[in-house]
Amino acid sequence: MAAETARQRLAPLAEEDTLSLGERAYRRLRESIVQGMLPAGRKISERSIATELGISAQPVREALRRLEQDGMVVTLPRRGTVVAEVGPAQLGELGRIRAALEGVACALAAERIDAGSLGALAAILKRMTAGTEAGDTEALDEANEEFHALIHRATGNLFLIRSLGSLRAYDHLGRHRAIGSTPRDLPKALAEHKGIVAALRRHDPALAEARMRHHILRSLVTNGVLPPPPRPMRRP
Amino acid sequence: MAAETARQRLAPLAEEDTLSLGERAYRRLRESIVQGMLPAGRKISERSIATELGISAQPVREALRRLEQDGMVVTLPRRGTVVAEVGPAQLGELGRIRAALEGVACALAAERIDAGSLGALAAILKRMTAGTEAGDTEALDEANEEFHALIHRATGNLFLIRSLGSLRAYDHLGRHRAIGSTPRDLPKALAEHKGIVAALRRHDPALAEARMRHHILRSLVTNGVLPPPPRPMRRP
DNA sequence: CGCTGCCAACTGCTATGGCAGTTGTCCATG
DNA sequence: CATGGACAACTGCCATAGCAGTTGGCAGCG
Repeated sequence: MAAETARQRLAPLAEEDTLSLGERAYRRLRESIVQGMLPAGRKISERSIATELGISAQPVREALRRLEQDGMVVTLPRRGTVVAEVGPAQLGELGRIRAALEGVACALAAERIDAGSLGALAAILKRMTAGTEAGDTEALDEANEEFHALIHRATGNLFLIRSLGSLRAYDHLGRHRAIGSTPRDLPKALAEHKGIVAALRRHDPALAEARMRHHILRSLVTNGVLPPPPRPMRRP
Repeated sequence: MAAETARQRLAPLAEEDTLSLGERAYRRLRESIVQGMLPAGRKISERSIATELGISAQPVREALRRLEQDGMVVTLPRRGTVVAEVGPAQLGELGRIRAALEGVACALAAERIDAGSLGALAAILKRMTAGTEAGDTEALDEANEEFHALIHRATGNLFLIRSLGSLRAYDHLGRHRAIGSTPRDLPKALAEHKGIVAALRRHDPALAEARMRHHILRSLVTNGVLPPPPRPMRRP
């Protein structure tokens, strides 16, 4: 198993020994695609990735199948597998899809969220407030990630959790595409997050859904993934 | 180019033969679960299914992985894979998720649908009208399937097509769960379908989305998957 | 030069075998 | 009888090997 020339373009998958090789290959490849190391159109064969990761071909094949179901790669039978082309237009579509799904997730969460999760959300809000005042975008990103992941988990719906997981990966891809810094509106995002938590605390599904969806769409507009107002976010 | 058209001209090859074993295993297992042959909690091991289908274990394993991502099975590492429990509550959740996704799909379709697809939709509407007058629920189901599948394809978004495909499988599962006949409201459904096509023809995304989402939610309510009014379909 | 046909080097796909962890059973022990 | 511990029969997981299409290039013919 040893003695392969160690020209690894993808970082070695040494950590997390408890996860299966297929799972690790899946995350590794997804991360590599999201961060641009594997640009669109790049051919990725099971064998080359396998030798590069130091594992067999089956786990890689499994990972590629899952990535295909996520839409991140396309494979032509007996011809090859390539990283899918995800242009700005499709990124916008996926954003709108994600907005709708985050909306229903928030509605479901509003119906069954418990005090513990509400407390955790409050704690995240405090961190967000501090991060917004300090302008610490890195901490804000982390808090934002936890914020949405917590709401997803609060639904208890595996389909939602999985789908939104891959959709958020596309969101990361969009940010990595944008050279330089991604434009944001920190105070507005903070206010929206607070409004969402308020709706969740009142267990108001309709309100929670509307606010969450508006929040996602607004953020997509401010960082240029979606065109500004022609999309009906607010009545003119 | 010339070779390609020539090949297409003489290719009545059965689709069944070109599909990979993994794909066939996936569809067959999914069908078996949806139709109740594999009830919730049933243990399904790679090897037993493999010998039963007369194939190897890898394609089965692939199929199980995809089913797991669809949420139809859960697998505990090194312990076994069982058919997932999908109770009425989760069926309702999945229905609401599907309503939201069908909504955005319809909005996207409204923006880019061409005359050909609109014509096909009109043809389906005629069949639906005839089927409604005759009370032919079987023909209506088939037309309904084509109706929604056509709209999904019109979006050109693979993520939507795939997700809605598995979600519609859950819809079928719900119908098979209901012993006897599923309650329906044929005239209302027909009117809604006509309204959706009208919105698509006017290329009005917002209207198309609202009508589609309302249509799905209403149908879920009439056949008992969702509780009647507490969900905000209309003000009380 | 241009075209055809073949051949080697790919590719995805499947079968086989075996590893390591889990579970259920049965016998020995207290 | 009750309890505990090995053992066999599972399970999912992975590596190896080979099959069958696909592709690109290169020789050989026109």
